[in-house]
Amino acid sequence: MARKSLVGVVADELLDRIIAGDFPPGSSVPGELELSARHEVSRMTVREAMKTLEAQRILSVERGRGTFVNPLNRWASLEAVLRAASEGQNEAAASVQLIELRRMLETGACELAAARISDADIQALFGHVAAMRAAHKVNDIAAFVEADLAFHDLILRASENVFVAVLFAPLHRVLEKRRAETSAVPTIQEHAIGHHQNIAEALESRSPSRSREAMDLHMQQTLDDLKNLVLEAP
Amino acid sequence: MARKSLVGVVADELLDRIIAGDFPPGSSVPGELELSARHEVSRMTVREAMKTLEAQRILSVERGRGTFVNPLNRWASLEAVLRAASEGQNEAAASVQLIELRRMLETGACELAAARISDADIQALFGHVAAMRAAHKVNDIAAFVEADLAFHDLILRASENVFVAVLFAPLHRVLEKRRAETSAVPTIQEHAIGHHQNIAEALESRSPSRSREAMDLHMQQTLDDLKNLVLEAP
DNA sequence: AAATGTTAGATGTCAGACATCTTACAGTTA
DNA sequence: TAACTGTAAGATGTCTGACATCTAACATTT
Repeated sequence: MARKSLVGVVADELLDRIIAGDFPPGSSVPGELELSARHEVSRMTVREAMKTLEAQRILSVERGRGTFVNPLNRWASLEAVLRAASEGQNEAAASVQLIELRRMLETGACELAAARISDADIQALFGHVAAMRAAHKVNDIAAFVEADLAFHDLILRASENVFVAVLFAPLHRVLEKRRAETSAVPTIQEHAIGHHQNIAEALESRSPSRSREAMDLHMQQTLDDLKNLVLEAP
Repeated sequence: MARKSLVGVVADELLDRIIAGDFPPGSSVPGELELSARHEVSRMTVREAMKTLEAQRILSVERGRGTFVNPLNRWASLEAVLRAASEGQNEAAASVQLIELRRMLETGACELAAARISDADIQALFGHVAAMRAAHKVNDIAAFVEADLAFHDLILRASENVFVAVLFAPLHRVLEKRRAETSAVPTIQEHAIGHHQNIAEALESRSPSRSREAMDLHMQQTLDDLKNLVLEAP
């Protein structure tokens, strides 16, 4: 476990207070001196924490006036927005919205990939599906998830769109944990194998619309799985 | 013009050197002391600059070892990735990829909005289209662009997906300038008016698939317009 | 009433010091 | 020889105190 530096702790605590509503958007946060006293750190440490929040467009620093909280829709950090959006009973809603976002990016990337993917990569896709089948047979969840992720990563890369990958990375981090949970259910594994097979075949046909449709069905099923798992939480 | 602080300047210069290839991904960046000497600023200033790059996942700082450049696909800043991807003769390719990304998000948001948009918002959409028509008649480009942007922003908000808006904000900043250029061509204005009318009508019918399709056609046209303008640059 | 000067409070930058972590290397020991 | 240990160099982490500069509000002067 990576021990967090003081700067990280201060930034986290400050973000927590912002999300809790202590400093609503448009208002100013306490001055650097006041914060350094409250968190019992030096002013430089507070400044570095502020810099990290400023780089994520959560705060706007105005020299001579103070430091202000930006409205949520200007925040550039998916993780921070997720934390804010998951407050209260909104966690389920936030999860659904994340999947919706993933659906947009993955179906779009799949459509692009259909016209650009190489023969070698298509063979690799079928290889990953085979790996998923094998893992399913021996009930090796870790191997199953690994092949699953590799499958999707390959399509992302095959889309040859750098920006899609950039936007997808934070999503990947956020959804990683839940993916392992859903993949633990054998029935869901079977569904996923079928969908992946269809996607690979669609890409092999080089049809953008068919590829997009195949990925869309897969995403739709993922969303249903999530809803079922979230709603029947023990 | 906002004067940049020294921290911003150092961060920019360092990012420039990274993009130029002075410090390839995986390699380490010079130590804080060396950088403070090179840029003729104090070590604290260098540290704050590094913190901003670290918050964007461009750098990884490891205590006792050094500071390292992350691979491009881990960068969390669309702007930074755009700068890196536009190096050399890649600017046109980067522009196309940005539109592809915008297409994914806007068509997805439009599809979601169809099931969630209010009657009042639909009326507002038709109002924006009317404003575009009026601006087109008197050749008021600024007013045209403003109504255009308001139209798309409204759909984004109507999708009720916070994360889409978050990812779209940086895209918006990047594409804003080019939008003004394309909107200056009368023929393109006429096309856009027709597409916006179709989108509003599709949303009014509350059909997700039809709404998505209407927005997709609009995005396709935008992409074509961009290609024509980029390729025939004077 | 308008222009000007003053001042308090905020962020920006600097200098120097010490703490702590990582790594490499030399030396010690079994 | 091989494994352990101590030491030192170099990196980042943090602290203290100081001064600079910008902003906004208030007081003063014209």
